[in-house]
Amino acid sequence: MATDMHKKVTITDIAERARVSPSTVSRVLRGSAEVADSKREAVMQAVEDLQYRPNIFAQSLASGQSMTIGVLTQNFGSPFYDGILQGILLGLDKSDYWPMFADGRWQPTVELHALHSLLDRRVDGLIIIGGQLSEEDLQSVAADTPLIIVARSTPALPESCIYVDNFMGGYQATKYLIEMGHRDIVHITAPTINQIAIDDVYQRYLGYQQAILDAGWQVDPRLVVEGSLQQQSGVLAVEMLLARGRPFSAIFAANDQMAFGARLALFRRNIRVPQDVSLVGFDDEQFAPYMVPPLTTVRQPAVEIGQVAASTMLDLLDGKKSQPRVFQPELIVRESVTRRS
Amino acid sequence: MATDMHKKVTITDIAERARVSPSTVSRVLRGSAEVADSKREAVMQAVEDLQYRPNIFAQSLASGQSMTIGVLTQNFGSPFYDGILQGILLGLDKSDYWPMFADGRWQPTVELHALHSLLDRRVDGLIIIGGQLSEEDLQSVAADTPLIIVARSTPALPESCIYVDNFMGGYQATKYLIEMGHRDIVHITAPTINQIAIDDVYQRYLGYQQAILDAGWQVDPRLVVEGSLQQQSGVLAVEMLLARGRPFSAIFAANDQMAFGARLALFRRNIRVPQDVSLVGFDDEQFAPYMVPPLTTVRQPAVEIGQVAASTMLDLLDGKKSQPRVFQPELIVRESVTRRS
DNA sequence: CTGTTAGCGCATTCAT
DNA sequence: ATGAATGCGCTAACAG
Repeated sequence: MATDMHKKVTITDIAERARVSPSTVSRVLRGSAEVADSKREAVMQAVEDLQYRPNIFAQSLASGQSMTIGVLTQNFGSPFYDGILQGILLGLDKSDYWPMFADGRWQPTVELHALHSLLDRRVDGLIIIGGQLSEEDLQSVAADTPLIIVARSTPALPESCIYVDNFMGGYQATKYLIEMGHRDIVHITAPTINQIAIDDVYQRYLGYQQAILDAGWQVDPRLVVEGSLQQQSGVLAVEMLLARGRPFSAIFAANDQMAFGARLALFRRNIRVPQDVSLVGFDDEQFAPYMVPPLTTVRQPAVEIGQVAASTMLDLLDGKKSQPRVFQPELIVRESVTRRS
Repeated sequence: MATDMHKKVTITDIAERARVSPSTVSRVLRGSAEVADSKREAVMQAVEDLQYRPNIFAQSLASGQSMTIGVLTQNFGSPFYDGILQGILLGLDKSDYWPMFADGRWQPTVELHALHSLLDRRVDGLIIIGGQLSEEDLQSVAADTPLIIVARSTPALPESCIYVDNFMGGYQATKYLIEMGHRDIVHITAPTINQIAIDDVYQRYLGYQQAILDAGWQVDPRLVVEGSLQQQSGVLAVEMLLARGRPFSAIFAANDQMAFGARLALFRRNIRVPQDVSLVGFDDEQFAPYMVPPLTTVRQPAVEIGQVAASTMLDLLDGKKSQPRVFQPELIVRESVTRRS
């Protein structure tokens, strides 16, 4: 039969059926000690016969482990974050651990609440993706729960971090545009939320800035606009730029979503991409290769990052020391950029 | 202090500090019985002082409830399913329940395994999104766990279903194209996976068919192609159509992703949208409004569906009887369709 | 209203 | 190697 009844078959039941003590049953089930082959088999048989399923709560209560890993994300539904979640799911797949998701929604209050819920559920480990928790909070959490911080570099806990070198990504994207002959390069960045800039995005901005400085130019503040990371803000950003009147031949958006918005705004104005304006995004979202024309962007290996986060967590729980891990982003060249004529 | 230590403060500790018995503490904490105001306050105070956090496992073990709801999805990362998950998250937000996600990945084996994991974790209720579990399996699950089935109509358990009328969606999309003067309308549908057609998608096809029949025409098999629901398959579908040589003036893809693929293929062939070929998708994904030109599509209220699923589940757990719920999809008209000249 | 007494199902000593 | 005993932290049924 495919699905069983999950009746209240307990370890005692199989103990009786297998004519051994409950402790022995526990031992063979969890392999915590040697057991005579005959008894072992008898137990296995009983387990099979009675379709026994251990009660996780009893296990957890007795052992102190929940076999569960808390995952705190910030934006359920965002392609990049979801990619990481997927990776975590994959990375945990073969293990005995189970992920427990929570969404901070980029709101400090919500995030803190979610964190506490996770902690209340006694997760054995915690993977925090992005977010705005203070370093003190993170440290105090790390003090008694294995912690891994993804997509955010945290100076106070360097060895717990797994992230992408966003500075380099921004630098590469901008440098590529420069090499393609562009000089008046717009950057659409993200605003400061609650006084705190989203670090990732800020790093991309710094990369942009550095590339321009390295070319021997100055950053023109009129070419930098702020969006909200949402598509719509890309539309507005372009409107604003156009209104500003400062000419430009290329746009580097801090994420693909805003690049898509920008694309639409340009379309509405009958400004051709890439003939009139070249466009570069960041993230290499699923849709990026299908934009018309396909979007040049910077890939962050989200799924892989998630997998690494998961396996690093498993190592941690296994007693191994964790290593910081920085991923290098990769420029994906597609047709949305052309050499400036 | 923002984050607490989660030390082993037990109910006994606060009992002592508040000079009452553990049972009384339990009573005030869970409001299961009247308690003298003085004692209640003393308890609250102690809870506050000691930063007490109940141990969920002990609670669950003793009460038999896990305060957790299992959510079985099929494709973490797919926009529609993720929208539902978001809705569930929202719907559960204010409650004391917590969602526990699992991904069946459209693979029967994986799905069954995920189901069991969820059941093993003693979820109090189960929300199954899509999937291919047999009706028997579903029934046997429903026998001892409150169950809600989303995005899939299941004859055997009508009252547990929440889904979208995909037939109507397909019908509307096709009818709209017909009204716009199109006659040679392509449909990109999805293949039969593991011998089982994805019901949703099949319903859309039936809607397409019906609309054509209602117009007094016949369905031309040369105008129907199969994709895999992925973007890339939309590209291939268009290539195939073009190779086939049968003229057409519009394409209705069973989901937006394939529509995006189709769009790209047309772009590569220098076939203009909508001047040469009109295009309609299904799902109204995040990017649909940002396609160039913006995609006409059919909206399924994913987030709302998720919310309804969650609150229906809460009602169920509350003893209320559940009602089946069918959502009507909505045609979203954008610029990817034009009247046929 | 409140304290006492039993478990919930399992892991883990401790003896043997 | 294995059984008996104890406790994880909390809820609930039982007396008062």
